[in-house]
Amino acid sequence: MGDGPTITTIAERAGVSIASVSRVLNGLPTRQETVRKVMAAADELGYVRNAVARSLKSRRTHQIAFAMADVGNPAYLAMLREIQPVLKAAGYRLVLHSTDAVVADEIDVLHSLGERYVDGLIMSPLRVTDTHLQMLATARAPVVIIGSVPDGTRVDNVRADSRTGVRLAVDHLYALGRRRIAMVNGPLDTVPGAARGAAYREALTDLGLPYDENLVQIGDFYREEGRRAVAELLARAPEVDALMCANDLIALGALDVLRAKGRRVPEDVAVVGMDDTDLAAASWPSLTRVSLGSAERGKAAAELLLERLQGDDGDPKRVTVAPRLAIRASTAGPDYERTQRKEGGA
Amino acid sequence: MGDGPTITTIAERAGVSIASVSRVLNGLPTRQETVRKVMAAADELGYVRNAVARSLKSRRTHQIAFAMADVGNPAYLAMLREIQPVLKAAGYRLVLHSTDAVVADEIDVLHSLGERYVDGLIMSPLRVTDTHLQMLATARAPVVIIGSVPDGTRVDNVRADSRTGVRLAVDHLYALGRRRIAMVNGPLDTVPGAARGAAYREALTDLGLPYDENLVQIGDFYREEGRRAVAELLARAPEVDALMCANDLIALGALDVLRAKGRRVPEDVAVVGMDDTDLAAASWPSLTRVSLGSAERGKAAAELLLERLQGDDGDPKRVTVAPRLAIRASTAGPDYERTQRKEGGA
DNA sequence: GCCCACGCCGTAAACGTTTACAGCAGAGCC
DNA sequence: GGCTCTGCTGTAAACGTTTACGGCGTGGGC
Repeated sequence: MGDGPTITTIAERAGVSIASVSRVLNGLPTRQETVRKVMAAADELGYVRNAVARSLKSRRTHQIAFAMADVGNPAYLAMLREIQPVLKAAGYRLVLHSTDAVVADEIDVLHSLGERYVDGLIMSPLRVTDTHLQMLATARAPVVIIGSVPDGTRVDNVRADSRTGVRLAVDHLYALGRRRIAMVNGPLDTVPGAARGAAYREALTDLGLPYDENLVQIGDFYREEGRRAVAELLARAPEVDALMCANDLIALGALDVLRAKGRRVPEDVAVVGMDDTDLAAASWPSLTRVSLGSAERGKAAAELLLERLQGDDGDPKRVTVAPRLAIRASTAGPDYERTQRKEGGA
Repeated sequence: MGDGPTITTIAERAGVSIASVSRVLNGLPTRQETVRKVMAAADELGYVRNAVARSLKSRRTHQIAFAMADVGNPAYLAMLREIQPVLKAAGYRLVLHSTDAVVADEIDVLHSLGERYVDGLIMSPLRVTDTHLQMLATARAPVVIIGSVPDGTRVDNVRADSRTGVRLAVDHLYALGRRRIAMVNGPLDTVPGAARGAAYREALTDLGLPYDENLVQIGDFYREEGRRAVAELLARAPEVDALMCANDLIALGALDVLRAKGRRVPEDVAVVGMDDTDLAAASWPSLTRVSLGSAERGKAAAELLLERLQGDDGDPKRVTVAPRLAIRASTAGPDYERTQRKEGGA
């Protein structure tokens, strides 16, 4: 592999100083003849600039880190998919961190900003602890958080609005004539679990429907857990005519159970999911669900960070992304698809 | 944000030389008293080692690049998911490149190895051109290719075996008593398309079944295209009793069309997919499919690369990952699930 | 013909580490 | 007490760039 040519090698071969070589390579004003010689030497030697040395001197790495809990999670993937091209277009490389949902790992990532191997960080933490806040306050590079942070935290952040999301879904079910709308939620001690639970209750109240504890079932955000939860719920409250599921996987579990019990979807029970899984479109019946705009959040976060890197040092910004309801067969029935396609809907 | 403490700051505060600081930080033998002073100073200042300067001197970045065509593609995602923890455990960071299926971008990535911002590269190219081969031969860092390369190419590579994969699927369908087994393929000028088409023909021949051109339909590797292709196929050859689909998305499209036409799956038509999408398990009926071991390939690639980085400079290695058939409802019927779960199968 | 201005270029310092080498103090030996 | 040996430590160079600064040569104005 050899030991690659450096600016010095080129200088010798071209018979000029390393300063001239550097100037030529950076397009600074130089005599035509010198440019020619340097370029020729560089070409012949197959020179490529050493990014590390350049970073050391210029204090810019042209790298940005994205830290998320789990590469496998479709919501993060949707973010990644949007972040990548934005950064690439701006000339930045993407360094990926998977924290495996371990808080200590997230703290590690924040700490490692001090190593200065990246110019900035986009992070989507599970939950925000005091240590997070402390480290954010003293971070050695700009950070954008995807998720909610306590009011007053001095950090740019991009958040979803699951409250409005739940509201959209419940209103939709109500409009379809459903009145026994149950909620299948994840753990209440998680940020999304708590928010979605509260929003559900609020939405019912605003619609003038009673809040019935029997219609609320807590499980976890996985398909198998969803099955268990929905089975219990149906045993306890067989009269439900709609399920508001706190995420897509729970909703898939719900479909499994309903099918096994011979309940038709949506005729007997309508089902709504939530999140940004592409599983929702693959299932049968395809799943109506509230998208929380992971893709948009990723994009917004990347753009916020780029602004900071271009020198913006104003007050922290907050962006909230609106949720969207995608109506599919699990509430609208199998015919929805034909209409959708006629209308050119996505 | 301040301008972070350096080894010099620490040296001053601790009243020692920078060499001593460096030695302490690297755990080289040092007098106890000095260690104490340096550690104290480092703690008080909140010192973190500058990774860039360290890399410049040590010629190691502790970063590895992974280049793939598209972040959204589940097969690459499966690789990524396995690569990440392997690298992390070995103390490497992951730099992600998405080449958008553009050959020039892949070449760019290979070229940029010269910048020395990573210690090695894992790449999963669409197709391997002469330029690829040329650049690989002169690459300035170890590279592992996920995919096939021409015999004799001096590069480590990890490949799938879609030929055997198709064989597994066709044999399975045959064993179920199916004799009119059709193939829905992607474009024949892609590497996978060609290989899978040939393998299908070969498998039929070996089973003593005739190869009937009417039973082969070419589309593209997308769901919508799959729908179109299967609709055409069914119109032309209504008697088919099994569909071998060249990927999962095509298979999902097939399910859509069969359902719309009132053909039962698997009673009337059995369907097999191929690839590593997690959509296959979400669909209804859940999809029997051949996994090409993307996850295993990713893991193997990461491990090969790590070996190289530990100084192995032996001959290029080739790893072939065996495909696996996952039998689900689209061939085994809705009861498969109960048995699966009883058996504790994945 | 002299001087000044200007355009290019080379020298050298700096970025923050690691590490070869030399120096120095103390211990042990005679 | 002088010598050597050992164990730490400091000085300085190096990694490959970028860039401030000063010098030199040329051209133009008087």
